Amino acid sequence: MAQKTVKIEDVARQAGVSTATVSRTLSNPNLVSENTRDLVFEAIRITGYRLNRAARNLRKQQAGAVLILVRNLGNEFFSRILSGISAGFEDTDYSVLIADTLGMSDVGDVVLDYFLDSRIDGMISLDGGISQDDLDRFEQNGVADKIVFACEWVENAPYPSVRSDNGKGAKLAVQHLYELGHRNIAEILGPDDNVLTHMRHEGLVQACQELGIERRAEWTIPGAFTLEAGYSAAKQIAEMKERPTAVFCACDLMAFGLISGLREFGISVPEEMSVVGFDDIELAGYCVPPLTTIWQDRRQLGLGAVSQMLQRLKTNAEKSNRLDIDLVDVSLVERSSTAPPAKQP
Amino acid sequence: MAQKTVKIEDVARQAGVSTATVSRTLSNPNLVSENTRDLVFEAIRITGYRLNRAARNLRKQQAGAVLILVRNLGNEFFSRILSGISAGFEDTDYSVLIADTLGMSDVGDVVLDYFLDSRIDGMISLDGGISQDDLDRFEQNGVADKIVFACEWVENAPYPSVRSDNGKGAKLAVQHLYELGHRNIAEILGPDDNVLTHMRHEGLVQACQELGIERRAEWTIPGAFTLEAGYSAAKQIAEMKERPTAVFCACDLMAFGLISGLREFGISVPEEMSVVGFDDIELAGYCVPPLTTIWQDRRQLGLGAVSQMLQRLKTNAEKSNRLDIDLVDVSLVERSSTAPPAKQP
DNA sequence: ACCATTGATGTAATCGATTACAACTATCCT
DNA sequence: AGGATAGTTGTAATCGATTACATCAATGGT
Repeated sequence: MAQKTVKIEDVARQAGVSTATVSRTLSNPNLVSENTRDLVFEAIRITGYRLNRAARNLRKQQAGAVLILVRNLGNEFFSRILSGISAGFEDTDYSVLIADTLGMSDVGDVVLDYFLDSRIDGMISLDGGISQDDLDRFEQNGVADKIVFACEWVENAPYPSVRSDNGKGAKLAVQHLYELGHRNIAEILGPDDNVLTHMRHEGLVQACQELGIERRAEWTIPGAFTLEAGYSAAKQIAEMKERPTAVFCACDLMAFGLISGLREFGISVPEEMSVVGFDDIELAGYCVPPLTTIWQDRRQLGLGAVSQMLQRLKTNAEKSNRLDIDLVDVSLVERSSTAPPAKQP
Repeated sequence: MAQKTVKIEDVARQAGVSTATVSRTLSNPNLVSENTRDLVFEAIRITGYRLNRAARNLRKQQAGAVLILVRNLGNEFFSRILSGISAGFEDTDYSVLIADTLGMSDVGDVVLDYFLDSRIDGMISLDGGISQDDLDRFEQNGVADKIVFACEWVENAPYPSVRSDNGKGAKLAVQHLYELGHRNIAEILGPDDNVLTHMRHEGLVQACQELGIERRAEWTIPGAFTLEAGYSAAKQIAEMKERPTAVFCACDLMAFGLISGLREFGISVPEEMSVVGFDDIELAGYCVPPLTTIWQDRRQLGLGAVSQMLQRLKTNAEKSNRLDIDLVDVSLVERSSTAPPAKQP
């Protein structure tokens, strides 16, 4: 109750030094002689002093926090990336703020508010759906070089990012199916304004070309990163006159939805249809049947983004001109949702 | 570049009033005459003024942020609660900070640091595994009445919380199985130091008593809130001399793991074994077979916690003595993982 | 012996908003 | 008219830490 806040001045008095010395001891210890340092630390112990972050931030003209922008916090895919980000900031002086863009009327406004109110020093966006207009505003307000993208990014926009090798992932999937003997491969796309959709699609197209696999227009099925999309794709596939023997899904959720739908139409996986996912979320190994998929190192995506962010926060604008693109490797995880195609009847 | 920060003083000069008036216009508009107010707003527009949060926070002795404590950010179950929390703080002046307790050497230290460094005004914990020792320290440091629990909580500790009606959930599950004809019901527990485990177990015990269902010791299987736990429980069940005909799992993940494991041992769900989960995560409806489970309103858990928090941040310590326990309703979702038991051979 | 340099420390201005207190005007009541 | 009251605004102290600048002592070089 009567517990008055201990300030740096009280510590100074206790230690018999000036406030400047106390401050230096805390933020730049090697400017202070060892003797004095001990004195100060002892005084801190005695008084129970705690640094007031707001005061420091005001004086240093910084916020001490970084905003993480997520498209849909309810989507489990992001949680592990967040976990990596959280871990990355663990031993720094930055706090992790979080905001969900889903349902925001104007993302640019909100983000600029954070920056201009000096609530954040930087932003890591997991959402690649930032409009060019918003990016321009970031540029105008001088906050553009404190922005890093992770997992997703904005195409043709000069921002650093950490991303999985999505093209390689799609290729690995196609190669795997090819090696099993599949030549009729369908693809369920992600949402069409999404950069991951494009990269994975291109990877598939390229792999098909290299392996001489013929593609059919009707086997490129539009989708979204949702269970429902996969489920409704199942219906389309079931109704096709000529069905593919395998399907590459742009994410695991769609693969789950697809398998669930196929089952309702009496198409068994993998006997009649092989399915490959993308992401390797935790459940992939425990579904029925366990899903063959592409593993992404989500934690590393988070950690990498933090490391880029910290670098950018340290150096001044001039030096951070380089656009680092940090490519995180992916790999194929073979489980039981893929098998050789059934013999032609 | 040369873009010097506009302060409240500049706005005052532009509007021809004092800084006090500008400040009042912003934080307490009805103290200012309409005429002056317009003048100030116009001046703000012209100068492009932005409030500096750090300065305000320092002066007002507050932090403007709330910490969300999560046990494992990588666990998708929490993501939707987080989403609710994020939405709840949307139109307030508080930022949402986030921290993961997994791997923290001393949770109490970290949380106290946040509080005492004046980085946060309050904390919402989704982690019920806070030690009594840590709680005591919170009490001693006068931050205890700025803490709210959501989803999980600490038993017998006087903290407000928002929780699902876990007991009712377990009862609904047992009732459902009973109505299908099951009398031999096993249970896979959550981790044994978890309050949700206790509540759900008690609910089951009570329901069994009420319905006259006999319980056997070996049918109470220890577990954890993980896929693996469910998977390994499958093995135990498969090896039993007398198997139950139905299993109640303390969470959906375990149910998935269990089903996946049972399949490997050639036990089909729901024909030979009915399975009920708890949580109703998104995937529950799309797995094979779709999972019968207990629906929790996770978003409401988040929103409720925010509303309690805001209340506590507003009122002074005296008035917030009441311990609100906010009980969120649950319901049974019937899908295809449950069916009448097979006839005795 | 003298000047330059390095290291350690103190003094005091500063970051930008809030608010207690004072002052001043207009209105209302008796 | 005189006093009380409410409404509006300004002055200046304040929140707590950082740091430019000044000071002083000690060391080293010639």
